[in-house]
Amino acid sequence: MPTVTETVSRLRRVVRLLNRRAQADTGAGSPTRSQQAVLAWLDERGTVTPTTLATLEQVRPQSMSQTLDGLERSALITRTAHPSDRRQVLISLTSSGRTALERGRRLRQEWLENAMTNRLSPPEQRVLAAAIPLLERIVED
Amino acid sequence: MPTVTETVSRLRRVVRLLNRRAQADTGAGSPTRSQQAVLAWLDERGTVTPTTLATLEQVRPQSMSQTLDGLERSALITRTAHPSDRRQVLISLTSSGRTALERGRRLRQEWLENAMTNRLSPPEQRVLAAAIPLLERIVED
DNA sequence: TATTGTTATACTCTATAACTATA
DNA sequence: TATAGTTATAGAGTATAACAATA
Repeated sequence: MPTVTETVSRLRRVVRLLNRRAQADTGAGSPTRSQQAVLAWLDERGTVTPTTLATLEQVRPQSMSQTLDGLERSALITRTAHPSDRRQVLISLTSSGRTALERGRRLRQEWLENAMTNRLSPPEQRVLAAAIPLLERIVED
Repeated sequence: MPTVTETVSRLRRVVRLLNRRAQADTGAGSPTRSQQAVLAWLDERGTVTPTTLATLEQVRPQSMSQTLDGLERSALITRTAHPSDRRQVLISLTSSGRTALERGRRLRQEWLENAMTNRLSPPEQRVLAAAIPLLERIVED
């Protein structure tokens, strides 16, 4: 059996490679990965504030501002003032945003879904699926 | 049981978060993650060329050049001419490079090793360890 | 011509610091 | 003062294009 140190070392490497591969799959013109993640949250939660999005994505509010700038420039979201507390800004998905979300989802997941189904047997797929909640627990705050 | 699409979606997210966390763990002054990876290859393989390192790390030779620039500036590697084929450059670890490698290895692995041992039970650790070769197969060329 | 490597440039992602507006 | 958000700036990581030197 591998040592924890060895497991961690290999995990770190494979995470780096997977992450890079995912990045490369950003089709030209379609939303970036960070943008895609925001679109997905908006789809799930409806209208939310930048601070909430920053918390959900585990990034600083300043970083989220920049992601939102890009999305606004592409007209995939709108920023509107909060009706009662004017410090707050409400972020909503536009209809182009929804279209882009669905298109992006399809494009981005393709290679990984293909790799999973073509390179892993069904029992292996189950092992991988079982490991995902464990990885999620590790990255929890 | 989760669908492949759902598994992939969660895997993509957790890879993104793990990767970011790993990045944040770069101690100031110590080698960056890409640099650390190169130092590890040099430790394992001895003297190699930039092209070989680029292949091992699955990056473009131009990207590797930049990583090597940083390592050379910090005096962690040396570039020497190949004795017979003068197109080639040989990269070697300096003694500071070896020291930095060992220090970095210790620092960088810490949080993930701690998270694995503190947040996962021994059987869960085994599930995660079993999933790693599967992830490696997915990122293979 | 092909191979090895580099320089120039640009983009994504994220961070910290400093600021404005509102509560 | 505290909170919500933004702008300015920087650094890591990677890419493509164009180039030089050598085979």
